[in-house]
Amino acid sequence: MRQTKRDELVRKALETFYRNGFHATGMDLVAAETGVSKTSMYKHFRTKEDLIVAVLRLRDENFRNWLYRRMEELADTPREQLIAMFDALEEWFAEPGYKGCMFIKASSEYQESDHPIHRQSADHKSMLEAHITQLADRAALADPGTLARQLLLLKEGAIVTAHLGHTDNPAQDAKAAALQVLDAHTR
Amino acid sequence: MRQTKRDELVRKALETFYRNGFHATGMDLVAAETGVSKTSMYKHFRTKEDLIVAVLRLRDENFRNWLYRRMEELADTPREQLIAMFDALEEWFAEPGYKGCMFIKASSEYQESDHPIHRQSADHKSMLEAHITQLADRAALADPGTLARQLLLLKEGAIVTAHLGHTDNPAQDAKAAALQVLDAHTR
DNA sequence: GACATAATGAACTGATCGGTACACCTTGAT
DNA sequence: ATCAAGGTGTACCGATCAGTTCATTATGTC
Repeated sequence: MRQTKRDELVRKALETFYRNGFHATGMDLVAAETGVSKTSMYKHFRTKEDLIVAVLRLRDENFRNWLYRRMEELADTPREQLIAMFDALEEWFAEPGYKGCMFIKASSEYQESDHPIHRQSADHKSMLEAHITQLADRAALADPGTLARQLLLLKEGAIVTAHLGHTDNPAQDAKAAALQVLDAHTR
Repeated sequence: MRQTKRDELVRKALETFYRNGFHATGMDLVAAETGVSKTSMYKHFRTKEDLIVAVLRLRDENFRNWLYRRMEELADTPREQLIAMFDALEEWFAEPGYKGCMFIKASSEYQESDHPIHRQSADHKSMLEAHITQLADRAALADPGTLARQLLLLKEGAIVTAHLGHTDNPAQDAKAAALQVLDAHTR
């Protein structure tokens, strides 16, 4: 039952890393912002990178749960849920602290493809792809694998474009494109 | 004519920052890899961030020149050139040292939207958007502004997906989606 | 040959980096 | 009352960070 303190550390570290970046955030700042002593932090995690991996695991769980739930709340059929993904994204982009995708940023700061942090980020994207493919399949759409990857290209594009901030409403641009791509996969 | 040394510094610093990341690269490493003494570096640029801005300016020039030229080489009509963008991207992704988009990474490491580095990155994307919009207009396609933004969403998505590396050929997935989006904008 | 300009190497500053050492405190179960 | 587990605060380690100082060396112009 004493998992609490460790969980709190990871939860608050997530916010700090998300807001501040990985290399730009020192472990002293993490300690200060989580309220957990450096000594304890290093009892739970041997290195900073281990902590980041744990943070990404939590982020993966949170984000996928949120996105899947929101898609189901916004639409009833699998086909409509695929499109609703972009309305969910629009909500996310509108949040005050929106700072892009944590996994894209993580893989940008830890670039070697065999680095645990990079791998963890790629795994997150793979799990998303599997879920969306399954949804496209249930919607009886042609070539569900390709379709899922294409919808996710639009998603990733919208995420980084929303973060760059040079464009008004990338989520709705993506949604319109998604409708057209989805039409092309309808027999 | 003595612009040479400064140019060489910026050119080589670009490689170092691209390969290594921004925060992860110290100025001592930049000095070592460029062969320019730290003293000289700081005569040309007051701060590290000033150097990074100069690097991004060069990158913007190089990348836009390369992409526009390649699109023209690969296709004759504006419409075909829009699609050829994704073949050009595929070539880029296949290069040995491919490490994603320098501007996405820069804006991820300098997140505040009014930071000069973030601004510079957003400006690069805006200039791309203007060019692609113009091309869509010359191709007599409906709603060229929206179409351009949608094609660029696919481009950004393909860039980050290629860097994550969990997918086979994001450039061709994007190209297929682009064809469908483009069809929808054909009257 | 004198002179300004540009560049160099190397040592240095104070701050911060990731990570450790150590002595102390709190908690709950026995 | 005791004991172990988990947590704390503080000071510290050597390395590296961005940026500076300074004396020296090329370079080309007049």
